[in-house]
Amino acid sequence: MKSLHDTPGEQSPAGHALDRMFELAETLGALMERGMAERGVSRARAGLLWALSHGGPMTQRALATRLGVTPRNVTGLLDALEGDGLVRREPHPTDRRALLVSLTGRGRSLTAALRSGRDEMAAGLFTGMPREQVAAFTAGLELVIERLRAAAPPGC
Amino acid sequence: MKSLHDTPGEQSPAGHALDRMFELAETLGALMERGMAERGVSRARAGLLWALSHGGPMTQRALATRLGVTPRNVTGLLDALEGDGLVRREPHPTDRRALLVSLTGRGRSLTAALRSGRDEMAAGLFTGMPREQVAAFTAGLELVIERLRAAAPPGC
DNA sequence: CTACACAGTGAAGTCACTTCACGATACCCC
DNA sequence: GGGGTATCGTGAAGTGACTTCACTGTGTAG
Repeated sequence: MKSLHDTPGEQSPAGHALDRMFELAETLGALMERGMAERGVSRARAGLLWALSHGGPMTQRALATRLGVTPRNVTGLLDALEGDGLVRREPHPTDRRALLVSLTGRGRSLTAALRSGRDEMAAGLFTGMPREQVAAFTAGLELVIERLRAAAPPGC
Repeated sequence: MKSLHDTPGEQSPAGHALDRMFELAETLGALMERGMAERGVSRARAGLLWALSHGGPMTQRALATRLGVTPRNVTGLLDALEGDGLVRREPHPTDRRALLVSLTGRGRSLTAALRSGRDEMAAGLFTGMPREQVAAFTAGLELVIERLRAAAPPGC
């Protein structure tokens, strides 16, 4: 996708910074999507795998809340993931209504690959950048994120 | 949507920064989407309006290339936008195959509203942040974006 | 035991997006 | 002028991610 936000002309430093942030968001998202597509997972599916990889085996409802989507949606995503042999649904040991979702071996190795890809990318992105500049950049990021969160009160 | 990338534990500064960038991308995207939804446009539709607002009246194919999507997709999006009275399709003055798309009055005022919302947000995001820190942050952003682009060669 | 809350899923629909095929037009070369 | 070919927009059909609503089966509190 093209830049979509390449505002030309003069604007305030803040406006310019915001534009750059949008640009970052798009570029980063696109690149990420590409990397995942190469490994055969979409963004939504990868989100599920990621959540499982971080939170361990979990109920479908837990996944839904964690991802901020409908339980029904999780069902569908899991159907696909299970079909690909990346994920396994087992009966919950104590609650017979629920299913416990966990990564299979293939699922685990895929998430590991994704993670290492991410690390590699992180390394490449900041090489040669002075340590303190990275720190300053990150600090700025965190401040901005914090303020953004403050502006987005709901269940985000 | 929840964070999705809240990697806990120790990691390199670069890895941490990357995580923050993902967080930014998501939070920013979500907030943006919310703001647009309040005004009754989706992200894709807003992209079209934005392009028109920047580039002036344009052919549908031009819009498609500019947005990086299929011409067919633009047709559909425009059908909706036209139905909402935000956009107008007129015969191209010299090329009878093509249509010239332009914003209607309502379309212009909507994009103006979106733009002012964006500016307001930009202002709120960086208030109280020392001017030079904003500059440093933006510089970091630009460097990162440049490197990202270098890693994503195709028609992006 | 009853009433109610909660887990997962079928059915149906929306939205953004794609590919393929097609009719209408523009353009270029002989 | 006439024929070949590229281009503009769009119908048809399909995908993936998402939603809401209705429903079954199960836990749980009174």
